[in-house]
Amino acid sequence: MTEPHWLTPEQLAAWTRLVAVVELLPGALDTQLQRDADLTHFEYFTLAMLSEADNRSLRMTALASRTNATLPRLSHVVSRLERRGYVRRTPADDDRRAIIAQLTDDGWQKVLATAPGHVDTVRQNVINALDERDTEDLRRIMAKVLDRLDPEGRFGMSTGPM
Amino acid sequence: MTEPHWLTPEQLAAWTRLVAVVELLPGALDTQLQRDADLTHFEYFTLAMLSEADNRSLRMTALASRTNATLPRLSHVVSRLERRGYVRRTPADDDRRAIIAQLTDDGWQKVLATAPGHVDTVRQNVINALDERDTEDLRRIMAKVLDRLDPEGRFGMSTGPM
DNA sequence: TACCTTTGGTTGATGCTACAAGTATTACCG
DNA sequence: CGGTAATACTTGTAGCATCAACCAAAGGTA
Repeated sequence: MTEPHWLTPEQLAAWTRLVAVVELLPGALDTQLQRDADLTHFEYFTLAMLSEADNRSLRMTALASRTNATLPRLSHVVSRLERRGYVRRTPADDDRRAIIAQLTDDGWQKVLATAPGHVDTVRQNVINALDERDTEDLRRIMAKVLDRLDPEGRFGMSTGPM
Repeated sequence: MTEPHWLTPEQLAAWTRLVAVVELLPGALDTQLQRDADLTHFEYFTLAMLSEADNRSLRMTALASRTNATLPRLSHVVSRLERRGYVRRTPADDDRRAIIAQLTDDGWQKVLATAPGHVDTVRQNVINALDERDTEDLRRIMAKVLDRLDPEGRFGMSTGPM
């Protein structure tokens, strides 16, 4: 036995399965979105977060928080989305360091066109596998884990639609 | 917005939290392993799977299965690990197409040295946040999701015991 | 035998992410 | 005020993952 059983068998079983999901899920999401919309899941998620925000716009920092991303990563992604015409950057009025990212009409249309297929994939790969109790349990457990991964709550978690 | 298959608030809450975990967990694991052992989590996991196998060796295909990886990805990673002296490649006797990856003594020592700190991180970020019931629920739910992500069980953990 | 398909694995190009600087603006503090 | 620190964001680079293309061996078929 290599990894000395500092975890109980039950803990180990839960952990290995979680690791497998963490490894496989991103690929499943990216494959569908790449094929159907030429978007990575992170790009789609970024557009989706903007689409739900007031005025379909957010400061980069706030957007980074909602997408669980670092600012450098977001900056690159927004650059790509801007180049494709889905997002517009404008300086903020109140703070001249800040930049506001806003969804363009094209970006809004892109979200509308992409969401149904994406939701289908989510259902297919995750949601439909779970009954009501599973869903509640999953929410409870992921909330607890998130509290460890992000104790300060720097990364916000939207409760609105995807 | 026509959404024939949208998600209930409870499903949505579970999903967004799962997505956040999937986004944040790899970084947490990679950061610790990179800092303490100069390994990515996937590299460590690959070494760990080898260390548990008979004779500390596995065919590339079997190793890919246990690490939830594609063969191209694994091939690149094993090349790096081989270059660093942790793994050795040898042709298989029974099938001349096949390659057997075996953990070297250095690789074994690397796993021994790295495991404790890694398990600490796993506990800190996930396991310690969960009580017994959570752990059981997590295992059950991840098994169900894996069954969707990998219906054929090509990757190791889809069903069955550890 | 010859042929076609499948399996096992590697390799190279492309693209995204993480990390480390760097710039510019604002906040803090004596 | 003046100076330092902290915040907001961008950019360049290095490294890993993905995908397509490729080769070689094995299995099937006639």
